[in-house]
Amino acid sequence: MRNKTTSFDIAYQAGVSQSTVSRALSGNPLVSKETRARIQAIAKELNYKVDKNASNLRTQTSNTIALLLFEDVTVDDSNINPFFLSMLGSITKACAEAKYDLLVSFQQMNDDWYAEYEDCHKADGLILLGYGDYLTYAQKLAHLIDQKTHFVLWGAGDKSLDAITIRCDNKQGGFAITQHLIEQGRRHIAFIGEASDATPELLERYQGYCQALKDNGLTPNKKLHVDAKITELSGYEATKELLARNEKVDAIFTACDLMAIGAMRAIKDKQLVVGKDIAVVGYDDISVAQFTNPPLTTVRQDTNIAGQLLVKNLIDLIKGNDVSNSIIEPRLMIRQSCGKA
Amino acid sequence: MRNKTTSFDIAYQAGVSQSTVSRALSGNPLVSKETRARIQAIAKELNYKVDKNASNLRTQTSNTIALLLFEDVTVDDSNINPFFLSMLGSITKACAEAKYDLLVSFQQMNDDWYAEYEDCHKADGLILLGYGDYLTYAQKLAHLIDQKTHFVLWGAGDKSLDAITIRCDNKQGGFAITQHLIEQGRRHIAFIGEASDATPELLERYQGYCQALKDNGLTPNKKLHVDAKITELSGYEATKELLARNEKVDAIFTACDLMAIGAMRAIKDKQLVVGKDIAVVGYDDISVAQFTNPPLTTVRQDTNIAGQLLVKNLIDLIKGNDVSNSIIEPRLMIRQSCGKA
DNA sequence: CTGAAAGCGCTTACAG
DNA sequence: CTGAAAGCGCTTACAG
Repeated sequence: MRNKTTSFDIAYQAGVSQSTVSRALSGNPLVSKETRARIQAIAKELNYKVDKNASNLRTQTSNTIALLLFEDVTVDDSNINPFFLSMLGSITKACAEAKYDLLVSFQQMNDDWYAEYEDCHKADGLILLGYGDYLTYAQKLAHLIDQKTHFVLWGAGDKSLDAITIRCDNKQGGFAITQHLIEQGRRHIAFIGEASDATPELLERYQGYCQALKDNGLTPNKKLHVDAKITELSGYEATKELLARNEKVDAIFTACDLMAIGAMRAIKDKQLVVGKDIAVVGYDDISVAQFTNPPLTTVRQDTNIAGQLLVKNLIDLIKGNDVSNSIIEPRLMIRQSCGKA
Repeated sequence: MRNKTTSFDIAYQAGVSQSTVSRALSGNPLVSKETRARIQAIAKELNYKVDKNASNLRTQTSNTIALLLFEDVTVDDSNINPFFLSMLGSITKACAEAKYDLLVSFQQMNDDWYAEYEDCHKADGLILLGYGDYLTYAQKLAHLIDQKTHFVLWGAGDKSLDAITIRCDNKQGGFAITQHLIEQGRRHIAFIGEASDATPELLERYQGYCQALKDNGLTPNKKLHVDAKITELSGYEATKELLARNEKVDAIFTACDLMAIGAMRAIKDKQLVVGKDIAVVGYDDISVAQFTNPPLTTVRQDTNIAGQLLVKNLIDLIKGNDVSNSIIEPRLMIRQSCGKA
């Protein structure tokens, strides 16, 4: 539609060659000061911007990072986990600071996802957030590695996988919050959430939980463990099932905050008091956690730091710098849902 | 690094010309069935993807939408308003469904923002979310229009501006929630939030508030109006100031939920009971609202619908279809903070 | 310090 | 139905 301004137009007006315009605008030091100034002035006046498709095609880069967000397909059509949304915000900021564009995409677990981006030359690298079944996921990752795609991973990640991971020390987090419950005098602590190889992050939290129990002379009780998906509703249903088992329960560690909110609702439905009859603790520290009733004791995974690290490490990877995995310290956020005043 | 597969490689293997490969893969109906099938098989085997930089350069399109998110620069470095985050989630989904890529960007209010995207041929159109001072913003918009940039706007937008806007009926929302407070027996209803031409959305909510008061024989009282920024902290401070004025206050309508959370905190600090001594209502229905203590009565702006409309209208605009403004119905979410049990 | 020219990988008239 | 060729708008060796 509109007549596009190109570097040739600028060159014509400035009375120089198009090559010189390109050099002047890209900051090539060979160009003389006056020439550069003149060209910049004209470019500004004509509202000229370098065509990224052309320059990217030429240089075979994109200055773009793609964020691939996987939500478990079993999850309903509702909202994205606020934890990821918060991460998304932090990643957006970090990309802006690093002068990279951010392409955001939701993915289902189809066969093609790993190829969609870098191979399209739309992104120089990938940030991967979330996954359905980790076992399936790991295979896709292996494929990405085969293709020498640049990517970094949040959360999961395994020793056998040669991929850069930024993760929370989930075992430590699970240990610390369970230890805290025990110190509050709780002895019959349930765990809600899937703890299997398909969900390594939750599994690690579970392992931390078991460790804390054992260190305190307590034995993990299978009957106090109920699987659940990463949703409020699933946490609610799992807790209902738990409470129907007629086992003694005085605390529940839910593997994430979303489930914890559901757990609290299930407890209230039973006319029990959260924090008194049953302590509830979660994981993530989503923004809602401080406003639940009672406010939720949980483990914070700092999304600001995580986002910055994901972006920084990915850019280092793209640039060929040395990069290593990063571990984020979990941080206990003691509020009232665990019985502490 | 890796040897990139191009359409010439496919052509060579298939024993056809590169043109035919391009046609086959782009769905051009001229290509014969067998040829197409053969080419597709080879492309899949070689994991070939069309280079978007090249095809976009050639066709002068991008199949990409850019989301520009403006946060008021006066806002601290904290988190993005969850309302926008939720919108971002919904827009991401809608773009994925429409097969558009989404480029996300945070913007400060610098001179160049309007030119950054479409002119770079990285995006076919823009979605604009948030703004600092609307008056400054409107000038930039005028410039965008001059440049015939395709864009849609959330929230604000004025009759004089020839831009497609998707917005909530803020006046109606402000009216309805104020009316509700009055029906609950509240008579001394304060308004917290800036209500000026610089913040048209909030101004409309304020106008709805005034209208409801007048319709019920009440007079808006200047002393019950305190300006505030769109943050929890600012809502907290504005409410402290309000309560220090020693005017009778039995309800507060804060112009957004973030402020409402701050307002509730300020009320509690004064040893007053939210929902009893002072009713509090907000606007937006961010996900936190249902978990505050007490749960916050507010006006929902449906971000799912909003995101879908923004994307749909923008795509129509890009395609040259007729597009008109959309108005989203505000929806009262009655919870306990307004005194209703 | 500057210019002429090649080429990044596609799409699409044009010719057959 | 298919191929040869031009060209999208840049960047960057190469030559001066």
